[in-house]
Amino acid sequence: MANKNFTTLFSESLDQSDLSAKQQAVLRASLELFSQKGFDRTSTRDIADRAAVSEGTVYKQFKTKDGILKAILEPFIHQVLPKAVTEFIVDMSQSTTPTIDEFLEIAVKNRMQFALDNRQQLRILLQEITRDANLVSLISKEAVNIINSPLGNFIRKYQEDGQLVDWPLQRIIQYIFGTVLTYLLPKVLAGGELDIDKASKETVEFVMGGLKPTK
Amino acid sequence: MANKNFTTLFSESLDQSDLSAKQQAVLRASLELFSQKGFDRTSTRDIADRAAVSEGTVYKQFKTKDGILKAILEPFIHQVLPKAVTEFIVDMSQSTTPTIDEFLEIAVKNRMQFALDNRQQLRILLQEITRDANLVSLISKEAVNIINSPLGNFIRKYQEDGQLVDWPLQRIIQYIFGTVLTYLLPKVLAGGELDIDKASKETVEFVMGGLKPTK
Amino acid sequence: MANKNFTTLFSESLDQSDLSAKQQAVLRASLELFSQKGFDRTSTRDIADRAAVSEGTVYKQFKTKDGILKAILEPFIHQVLPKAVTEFIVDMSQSTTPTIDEFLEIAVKNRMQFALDNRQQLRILLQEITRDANLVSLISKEAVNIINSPLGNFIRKYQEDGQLVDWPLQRIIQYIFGTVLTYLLPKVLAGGELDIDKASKETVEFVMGGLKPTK
Amino acid sequence: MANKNFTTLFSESLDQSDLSAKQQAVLRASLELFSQKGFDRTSTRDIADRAAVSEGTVYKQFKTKDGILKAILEPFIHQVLPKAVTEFIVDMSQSTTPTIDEFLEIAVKNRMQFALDNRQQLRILLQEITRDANLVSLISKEAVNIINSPLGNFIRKYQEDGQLVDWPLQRIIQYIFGTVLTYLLPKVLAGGELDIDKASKETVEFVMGGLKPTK
DNA sequence: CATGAATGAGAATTCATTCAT
DNA sequence: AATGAATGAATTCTCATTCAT
Repeated sequence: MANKNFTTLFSESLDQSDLSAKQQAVLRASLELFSQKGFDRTSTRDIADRAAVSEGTVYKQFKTKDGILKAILEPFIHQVLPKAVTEFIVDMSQSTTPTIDEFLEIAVKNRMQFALDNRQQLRILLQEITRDANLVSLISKEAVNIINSPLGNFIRKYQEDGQLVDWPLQRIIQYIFGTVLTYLLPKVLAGGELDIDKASKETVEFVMGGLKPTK
Repeated sequence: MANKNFTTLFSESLDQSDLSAKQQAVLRASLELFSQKGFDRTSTRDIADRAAVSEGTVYKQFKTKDGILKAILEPFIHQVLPKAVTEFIVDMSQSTTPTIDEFLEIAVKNRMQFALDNRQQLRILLQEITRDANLVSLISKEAVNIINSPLGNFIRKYQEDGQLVDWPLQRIIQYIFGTVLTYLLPKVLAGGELDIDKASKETVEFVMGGLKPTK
Repeated sequence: MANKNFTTLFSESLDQSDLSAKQQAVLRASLELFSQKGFDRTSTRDIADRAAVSEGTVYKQFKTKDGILKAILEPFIHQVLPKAVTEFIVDMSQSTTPTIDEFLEIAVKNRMQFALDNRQQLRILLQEITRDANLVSLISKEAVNIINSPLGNFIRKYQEDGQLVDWPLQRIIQYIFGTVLTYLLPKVLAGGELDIDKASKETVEFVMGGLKPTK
Repeated sequence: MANKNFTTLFSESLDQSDLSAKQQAVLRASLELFSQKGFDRTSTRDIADRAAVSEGTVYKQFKTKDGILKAILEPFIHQVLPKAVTEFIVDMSQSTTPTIDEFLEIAVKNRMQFALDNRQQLRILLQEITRDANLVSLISKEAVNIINSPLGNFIRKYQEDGQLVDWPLQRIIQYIFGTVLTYLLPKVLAGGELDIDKASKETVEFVMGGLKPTK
């Protein structure tokens, strides 16, 4: 599978970027500090110190403190996130997995790994989302792409097979997303390790069977 | 049912408190502004203006800006939230609802209403949670109370009845919580109305049946 | 004559203003420093030190450093300057001076006194004028008022009397202004005392007679 | 007449200088920017951008930002200005113009042209003069040279002829200067075209005859 | 010679907090 | 209790200047 290393998406994009080593250090320091203390409680002095550069250097590339935040979040929202989704869809669509349960488990595992690999960006994104209602709708728009993607047709096949309930795609995704969230949120927010194998198995178990006893 | 008016819990607590009208105005203004712009992006000048009092008055009661945040969040976390849970549990325990589906629907509807009634506090709580990992565990501890409450025993009956899968209580609650969250989060973060009746019905439908076709 | 004390126009306006003593000190300090070193070379720290207040106090009233400049120049351009002109016109119009020479001498003396009394503001105004072309036209508009005032009619009488050349009012004023300027500019810019009596006598002597020998 | 093209004095001095093309571009860019926005409001970044060179290049030749200002003003004050005066004097002294009116008109026309050709430098000079009292006396010293030059003797002839009032030379020059200033200042500060022929004719008309009606 | 990344001192501005009235 | 002027530390941001490449 081509997308096993989401981990390095941000680091790679840094390396490939035309940013100097110091500018990359600024971004990395900002990522850590924003994630830890929040954007507002991080001063540009903090960033400069952590990146071991002068405060002037922080501003050379990014003009404003807000510019740093954008340099972190915008590629994440508009490139990393969509790219991750797209790569995922392509892989999945080519999959020959017979049952939806198997498919779902791989998919969920995959997404969980991605989320944990990008904890810091996600934490920052969550911080901003709780403060700026506009971001919610912005993200929502990106989410719609999933439904309108080949993945949609792929899932619809399972519905025709009778393996999946005949609800609107959005509703189905919503529930899976919500369940996955219960595993991810605590880890993203408070840290700690997640047993992804176990978590994805449990997720599929619940999501597919509900809370009814199996008899 | 005794707990139909969570809405006014905060307002009531304000009225009953020994706070003067101006001090109450400060709290109300802070609630609105913190919720809208976030704590760090709200200045004490903003609060004074919105509350139509002097900046000195803002400090008379609450000593520090942080004190205002605490005045909002601490009673919410330690009193409003638990109290809401407790009242809810008592009511529920006395309930004679036969099936878990009926019980769950009422419970979910109830909780959704509470969340929407307290949107602003929840938004502020979310903001702080994304910044302070400690808050996550603090809230988690409060959540444990639910499991160790009479409600726990109440739910366990359904498991014994064979109406509910035999998983640890925490896991069951986790999934219900996650599903409810998918309905609430967008409204709490971005605003908009929620058809609670429909949402709670759908939630129960999924949570109890999973994504397997009903046929 | 009512307008002998232009000197105190600024000070009076400070006293009458609702500004606190410290805020007045800020304005006074700014006036001195801007005049001495120029706006751009004066820091708000300089102002705070000279006014013996904190830097925060400098911003309490005037919001921005530019706001201080406006607080000094705008009343000067739109109130002090026009008021000085108006008062002057009223006095002059009531004058019963028979010859234009006598009239001119009083007028010139009067204006020179005013300029010296307001050296500092004028210096600041000159600084800004050399940097902002818009200010030139703004001041020009105020100047037009002189021509369209009762003073105009007053002067025209002298033209009808045959005491004054029959040129457009603007041209006449332009030349007087230019000649007065040669006495004032060095004093406003470089300091030093001006013998106003002598200067105004000489001005009239030249302006009325030109450079032709008197014989 | 040798001095018809003061215009190019600065450009020529640039061309003849041993400055590289880029260094010349720096000077030209600085001239424009200082004139437009003032020295303090022009950053070395601005200059580098306008000159299409790197910021390092700006410093290669001129060491400091102040050095650029000096590179513009010092030759202007000590060479361009005096040279212009000298050339002018030589021409004038060789003139055979019989009447002072004719002589004055040519002289004034000549000076006005020079001022307009060097608007930008003059604007910068004015800016600095309003800030630095020392510059006033420095310029004054240069002015004294005119009086102590052959031109002095030349003018004194007109006084002996009875064509010119018997005042100290300085006073006579002061008045002419002031009158010329009323035509030049608005154009130098705010821009716009000047009808030099008309302006110089009017200047002589006033200066020689004063404001007395010609009868 | 030229470049432009990097520097760090200092500038404007904000803001929580105090306190005399 | 309430006011709001005053504070000063901290913060964001600018800019002249340097220097390795």
